Amino acid sequence: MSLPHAILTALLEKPSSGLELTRRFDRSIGYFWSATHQQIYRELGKLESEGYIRALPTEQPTRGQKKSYEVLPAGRAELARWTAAAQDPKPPRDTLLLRLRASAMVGTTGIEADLRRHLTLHQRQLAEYEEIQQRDFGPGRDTPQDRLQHLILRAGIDLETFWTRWLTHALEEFERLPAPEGSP
Amino acid sequence: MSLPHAILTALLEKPSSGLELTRRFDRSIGYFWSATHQQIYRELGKLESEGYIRALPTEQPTRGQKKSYEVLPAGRAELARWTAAAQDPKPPRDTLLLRLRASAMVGTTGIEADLRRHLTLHQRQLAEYEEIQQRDFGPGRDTPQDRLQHLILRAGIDLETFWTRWLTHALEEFERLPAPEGSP
DNA sequence: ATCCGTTGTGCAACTAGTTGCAAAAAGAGT
DNA sequence: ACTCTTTTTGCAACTAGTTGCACAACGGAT
Repeated sequence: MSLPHAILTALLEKPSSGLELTRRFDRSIGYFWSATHQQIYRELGKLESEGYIRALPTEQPTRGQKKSYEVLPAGRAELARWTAAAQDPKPPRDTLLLRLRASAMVGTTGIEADLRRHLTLHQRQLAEYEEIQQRDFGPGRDTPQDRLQHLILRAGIDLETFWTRWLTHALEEFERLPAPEGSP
Repeated sequence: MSLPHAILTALLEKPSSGLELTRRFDRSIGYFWSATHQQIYRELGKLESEGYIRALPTEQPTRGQKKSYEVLPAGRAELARWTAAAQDPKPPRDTLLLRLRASAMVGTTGIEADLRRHLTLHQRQLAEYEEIQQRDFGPGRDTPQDRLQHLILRAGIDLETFWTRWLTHALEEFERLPAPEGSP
């Protein structure tokens, strides 16, 4: 129930076409809400038919032709409503932890390499976030909007920091572990 | 693609009926992979028909009758395969961060209360984890299995710690923010 | 002119998870 | 014996996300 609201947010930040949205979902917004272009187009159609957004008047309504959308007042209202409404955090779904638990039953053979891979992925993501922080949040940027954005970015940074630390610790633990139960 | 493997893991830890599994998914396993009883029954049927598990011989194969399952060798093998296979971490989907970003566009009215609510929820979860740590991971428990389980628990603890810290920080930030843009 | 890769839009089918409801058995109370 | 509740199992319909592919326009290269 969040994709439409993610799109409304993105369109409020800047009216865009489907493809532009897709690109932005690969960067900033996608860092905590990813979506494919098919999802986005489908949802744009739905949002338009519900009167939350409208296509910018650019004539050509044919296929393969760029079409930009902007948010209508009804869309902004719906977004405000949704933002303010209470929502329970949904239980995390983490495959890696699940696999680790499985490996306690069937042996740790093979999983260590993937832990290492995840570690570098998280380190890379962390570096990317820190670069953004350096670039976009120097001193001076201090409007309420900037502070909110920075707050969000810091969540990303802290999360990735947690993962890199935890994975490092996990790998150290593995060193100390006896040979995998699968191959004694 | 992970629910069947979560179930296999749970059944390896201890053969169980659908309802028992459901209860365990509400506690330990559900901390990082939740599932409803309907999902579980459906998946049990599938796993049985694929030859990964079998019902323990308890006669009565009728409805409303308790039926326990155990993992067959093929199931264990499949679980081992899946555990060792590389998997990309999937991009996080976090509604709260999304709402915060939306609130930078439509105003922060209303969201603060929910941040506070989330904070207490995370604090509660953290307390629960720490209790488990105290209870189940005192000194002495030091088999490879124990260490893996503890590692997983620590991920939970650190994650909840991150959220409580970040939410606390966010709420402090809100104090310093001017009156919500939605109501000036 | 026409072929060809790129940009941009979109449909359809599939997979996974959620919600709502119901039916069979077992035990408890009267 | 009989209803009534609880336990346990399950079906069916819905929602959200994923995968695979197709089709139109545009801009350059031959």
